[in-house]
Amino acid sequence: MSWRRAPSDWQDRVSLDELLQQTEILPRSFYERPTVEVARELLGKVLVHGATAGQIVETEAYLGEEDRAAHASRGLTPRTRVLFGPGGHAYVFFIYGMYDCLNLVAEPEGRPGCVLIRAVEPLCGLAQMRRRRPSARRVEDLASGPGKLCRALGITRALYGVDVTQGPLTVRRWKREPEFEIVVGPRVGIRHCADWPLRFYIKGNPFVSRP
DNA sequence: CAATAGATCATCT
DNA sequence: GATGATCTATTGC
Repeated sequence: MSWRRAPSDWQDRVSLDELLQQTEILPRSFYERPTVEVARELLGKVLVHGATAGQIVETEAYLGEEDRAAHASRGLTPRTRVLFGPGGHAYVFFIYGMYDCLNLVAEPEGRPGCVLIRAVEPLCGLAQMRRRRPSARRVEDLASGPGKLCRALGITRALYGVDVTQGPLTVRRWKREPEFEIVVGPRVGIRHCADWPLRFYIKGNPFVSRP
């Protein structure tokens, strides 16, 4: 499928029908584990929203009270409410007056923790993504960043709190899992706990926000 | 190339 | 009233 084609090709890697056939929705038990584990294992999984889909190639873990960079460290507020609920829900927040960022809630109910999706490799619905992000010059720029991917896939705060084991936003795993190496490094764009090794990405993947 | 300013608003001080 | 889990266009070397 995708990997046979050159990265700079604007064609869909796979049709939506094929994709849905070759993947299955991740169960809630996948999310209700330690956040770091979930962040690592979300790599190579597929995010589907409407007719657009992309493979997750870069993530960051945000923990609880001890992690000053995490929104949850300030406690339960209207915005962070979903972080304290059960895993497998979307935490979408608005930042810099302009962009939305998508996180997936990890850990069982009562304990906060989430995984920021930082980049996806577009798989299908490329034409629609391009329409939503006309400034992207290369396919590699379409969803290589938390704000970019939300715009490309049409993800907004309207999806705050939705259950990603049900739709309309879902995360799926390939029935035949791909193999790759994982690179670990410090998280991007934060002040507190800036050197914690909580960023993960697929080694050599050209759709990562910054290698 | 690298550095920087501007866009723009929910959230918290 | 300041800040921020960003992106883009523009400026300057």
